[in-house]
Amino acid sequence: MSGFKSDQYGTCTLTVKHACPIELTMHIIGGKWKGIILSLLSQSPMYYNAIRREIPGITQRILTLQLRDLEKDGIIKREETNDTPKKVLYYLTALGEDLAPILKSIEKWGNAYMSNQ
Amino acid sequence: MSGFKSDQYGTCTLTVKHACPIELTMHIIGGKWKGIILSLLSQSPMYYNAIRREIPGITQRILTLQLRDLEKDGIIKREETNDTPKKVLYYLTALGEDLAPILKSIEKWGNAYMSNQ
DNA sequence: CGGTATCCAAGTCGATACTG
DNA sequence: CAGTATCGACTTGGATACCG
Repeated sequence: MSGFKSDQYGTCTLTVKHACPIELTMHIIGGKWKGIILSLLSQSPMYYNAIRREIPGITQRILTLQLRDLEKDGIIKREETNDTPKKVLYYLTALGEDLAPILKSIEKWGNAYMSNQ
Repeated sequence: MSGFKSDQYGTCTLTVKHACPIELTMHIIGGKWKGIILSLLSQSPMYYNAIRREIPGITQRILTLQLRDLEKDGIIKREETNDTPKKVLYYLTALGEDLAPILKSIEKWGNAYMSNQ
């Protein structure tokens, strides 16, 4: 359905054909850690290591990959400081902000689901 | 993070550890076609073949797999008729109904995203 | 501090053919 | 009509080590 070429560093949405808007959105926020990353950033901008500390279990490689994906898809912005060593701040774009309430409701449903078991 | 056993027919949520409610929800609705399936069923109950007709490009095997997953996770119900040949009706559970507005907003965001490109 | 490079395992989907 | 069975391919995530 999506006969696309992806590279080593995740899939660039622009090269992926998504006839369906639901499929498109799910592809953008559907990475294993993207939901948590976005819900963290929806509270405030964060530096790389701060995000990492908040997500125990994620490796550097994977965190970087997911951040790159989100950046490519226009959901977050990346900003380096001039310090040495440099720090990198991540924060939501306007597009990303629009996702926040959706993530919230997803989280709420998940919580309800869990207490239902 | 989720050290689980999955079988040939998809993953049973009950055996998967999801510390995070977002991750849990994404895992339940994150299959490639689950969003579309759920948004179809949110309009009305449908027979297997009707669903299949509405989703060109999905194979029987994959449709069945995704339906099984959704059933296992308590999102949809499966009901056979007594006809010959039998027909199978699928419809949302209460839990599934609660997902409908979320899917709607996901679809809306996806549409806004697409016109933004 | 914030990454890359390699290599590997698991998950997920698809094509195709066949069945009660 | 509504599935199963087999097999193969691609995608995604993870372990580990190293770098400017």
